[in-house]
Amino acid sequence: MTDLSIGDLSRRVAVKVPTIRYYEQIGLLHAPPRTEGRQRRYGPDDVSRLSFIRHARDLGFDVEAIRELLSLSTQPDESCHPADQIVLRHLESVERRIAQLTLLRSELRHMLEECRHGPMRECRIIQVLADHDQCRHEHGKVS
Amino acid sequence: MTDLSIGDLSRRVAVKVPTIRYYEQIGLLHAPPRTEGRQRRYGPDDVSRLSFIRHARDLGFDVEAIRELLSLSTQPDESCHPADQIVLRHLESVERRIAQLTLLRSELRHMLEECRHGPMRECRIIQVLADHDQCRHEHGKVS
DNA sequence: TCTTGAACCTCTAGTCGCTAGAGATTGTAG
DNA sequence: CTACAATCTCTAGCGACTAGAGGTTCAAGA
Repeated sequence: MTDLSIGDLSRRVAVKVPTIRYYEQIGLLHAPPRTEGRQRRYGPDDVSRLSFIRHARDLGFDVEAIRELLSLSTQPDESCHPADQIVLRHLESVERRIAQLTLLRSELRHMLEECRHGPMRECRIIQVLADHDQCRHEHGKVS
Repeated sequence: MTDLSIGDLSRRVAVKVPTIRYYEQIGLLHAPPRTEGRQRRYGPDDVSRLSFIRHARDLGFDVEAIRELLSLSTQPDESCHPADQIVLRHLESVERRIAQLTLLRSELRHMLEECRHGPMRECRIIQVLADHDQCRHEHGKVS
């Protein structure tokens, strides 16, 4: 009744089956007990833990951060400052990313505005790429 | 005089040496002539082509898009509409990304505001992760 | 001309967070 | 009991590089 197959867990938490196995492999999820035929069977704690992981992934935390958050969450008497710090660090990286992308967006919009829709040889888009000095400003790597 | 080693090219265009070799391997750059000792020697056209690639990468275009842009740029009499479309497509994906990240940022800010900086057991950060229904709204994958 | 050592060469593997597929086994409904 | 869906393990692939091993070549100074 309480025991779920990996497919049940997958549907309940909306995490794909191979992803669940992957999380086990990298140690985010504990290896669950198995049936006689070596199939995984999960209990309620696994559902909670996987939900936690999924929500954290949705919020863009990387696996290392999630590992720390999970481990912190098992120490209810400690200060939550370290968890705070992890979130703050992530927020800052999101903000940096937004700043980069905003710059990028304005560059791309500018390129499109400049485009006269004529033949390629007059195309500002190609020109800007070929000769970057035409460009208004520098920006960091986007990656 | 006009022939550059891979290191010279690297410094001139600010693209790392292994990256240049990688671009050759995936067919973004032509395989250049070699010295007797099998070292690569580049000419001015290679400098231009690699600059083009670098600028496009800085603008966040992926290799496939760059491949198309490079090939379009060699057809000066054709309409620049296809190039236009590539830029537009990219702009739209940047805009989607910004929208996602902006949502994310507000979630993370909210989490930090809610945090009372007490013990972990009262930490809203951990609670929100463990029980996502506390969360104000859904958002797409960030990846 | 010789020597040194920086720069070059190829090849493989690792990054991150999965995803896809092959080929074999197991669980379960009818 | 029989299908067949679901599960299993294992390996490889994605994108755009990056790192490192182990070997070779180039060019400047003595």
